[in-house]
Amino acid sequence: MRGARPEVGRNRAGGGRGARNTVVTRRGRPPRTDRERLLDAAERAIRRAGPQVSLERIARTAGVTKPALFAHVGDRRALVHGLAERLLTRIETAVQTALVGREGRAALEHMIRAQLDTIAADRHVYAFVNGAGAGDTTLASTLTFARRAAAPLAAGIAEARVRAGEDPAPAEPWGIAIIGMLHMVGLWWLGDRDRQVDAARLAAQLTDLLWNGLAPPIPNERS
Amino acid sequence: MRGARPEVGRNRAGGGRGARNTVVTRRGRPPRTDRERLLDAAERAIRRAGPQVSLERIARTAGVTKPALFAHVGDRRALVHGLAERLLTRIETAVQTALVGREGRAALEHMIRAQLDTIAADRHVYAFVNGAGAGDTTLASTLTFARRAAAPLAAGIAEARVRAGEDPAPAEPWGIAIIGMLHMVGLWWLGDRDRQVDAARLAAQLTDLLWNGLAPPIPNERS
DNA sequence: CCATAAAGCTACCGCGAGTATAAAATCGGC
DNA sequence: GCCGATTTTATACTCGCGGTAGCTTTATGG
Repeated sequence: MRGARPEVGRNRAGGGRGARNTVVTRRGRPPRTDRERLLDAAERAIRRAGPQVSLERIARTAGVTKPALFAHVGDRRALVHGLAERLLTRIETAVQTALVGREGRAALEHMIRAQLDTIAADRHVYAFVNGAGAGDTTLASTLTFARRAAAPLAAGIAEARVRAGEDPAPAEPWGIAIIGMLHMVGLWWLGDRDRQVDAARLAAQLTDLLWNGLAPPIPNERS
Repeated sequence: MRGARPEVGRNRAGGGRGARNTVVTRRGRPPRTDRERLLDAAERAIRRAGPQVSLERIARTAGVTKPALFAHVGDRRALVHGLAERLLTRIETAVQTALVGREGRAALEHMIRAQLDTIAADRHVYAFVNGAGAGDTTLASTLTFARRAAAPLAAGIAEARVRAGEDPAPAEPWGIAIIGMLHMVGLWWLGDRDRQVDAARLAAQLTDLLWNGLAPPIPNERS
C-alpha cells in the first residue's frame, strides 16, 4: 500500500493549492510536496531532458529525492499513468472547446486538429507516456515498422487516386493512418478481449469504416 | 563495427543451411551459429517466455551466450529491427496472398483480415517488436490511454448510429481505430518531418479519409 | 520538554544491457 | 604432424536504473 496517502489534512492548514481545512488534527512532520507538484516537475524534467529521463533526475528536478517521489506517486507505472491522465484531460478539454457550435464534418476536422495541436505542444510528455521512457527502442522502432508497412499501401492509394484524376498527396498520411488504425485495433483486440470479438467480424467493421467513412450517420456530436 | 560480418564462406563447406561454397578459404574457428538461427531462437524464446524476455534467456535458448548473440545480431535495437523485418515480410506475404483476384472493398477487407490473423499468430513477437521488450510499462499504458481517449468518441458514434437507425455495435472498435490512427499519424508527424506538413493540411486530409472513406477512388489494387 | 508520528534522505540491492579479456577451435604453412 | 595465425566463443565483469530498508529529521500533542 504505497500510493494510498491518508487524506487527513490540516497541518499548518494548507501548503499551497488544495488547502482543505479538515479539522482532523494531524501529527508529525508536514509533507514538503504533493502529488500534483511532483507531476508538474516530472513534466518539466521530461520537457527539458527528453523522454528518457531517469526517475532520479525527475525527483531532483522537483527538489526531492527518489524515495519521496515513490512515496507520493508510486512506481514508474503510476507516474506514467498520472501523466497520461493529465494529458488526456488536456486533450479532452481542447477537443470539447473545438467542438462547440460545430457538427458533422467540421466537428470531426476540428477534433482532429485539436488533438494534433495538443500532442504537438506536449510532444515529449506524449512520447514518455507512450513508452519512450524505458529504453528508447520502442518508439522509433514502432515508427520504422509503420512506415515500412504503410509504404505499399500508400503506393496503391496514390496510384488509384492518380487514375481517378485526384491529387495523390494524401496517400502517404493515409497509409500511415490505416496502419496506425490496424496497429491499435490489433493491440486492443489481442490484449483486451481475446476471443470475444472474432476476426472476421472485426475486419468487416473496420472495412465499413475505411470504405464508407463516417458520413452517412452523423459522426460525433449530438445535433 | 560490430554487425559487419565478413561474407567469406566455406569453412568446412557449409555448417547447415545456406552452404554457399565460396572458394575463398577462410581461417579460424568456424561459427557455431548464424544470424537467422539466432532470430529463430529469439522468436521461440519470446513465444515461450513472453515479450519481456531478457537477452540472456534468448541467447541461452539459442544454445549460445550473450556475446555471441551480440556479435551476430548486434544490440537490442538491431534484434528488434531484425524481428520486425521478418514479421513484416510475413505480413506482406499474407496480404499479397489475400489480395489475388480481389479488388475494391473485398480487397480491403481481406487485407485487414490477413494482417489481423498474422499478428494474432505471432502476438508475442509483435508485442516485443512494439516495445514490450524494455519495461512492460509501454504497451499496457498505451492501451489504457487509447481506451480512455476512445470512450467519448465511441459514445458519440454509438449515439449517432442509433439515431440513424443503425447497429451501434461497431462504435467501440471504431473509436479505438480512430484513436489509433491519430496516435500513429501524430507520432509520424512529430517525429519524422517536423514542419514539412502543417497541422491544418494534415487534419484536412485525415478528415477526408475518415469522413468519405476510400470508396470513390479505388482503394488498393489495380483494376 | 518529551513522546509520538510522519516524512525524508542516505545507502543499499538486484537485474539486465552491453563489454574486456582469456580460452578454444580450426586452417595454412613448414 | 606440429606451430602460429586467425576467428569465434565463453567467463566474468562494469554501469546505470528502478526500487527499497532503515536511520534521521521535523513537526505536533500532552
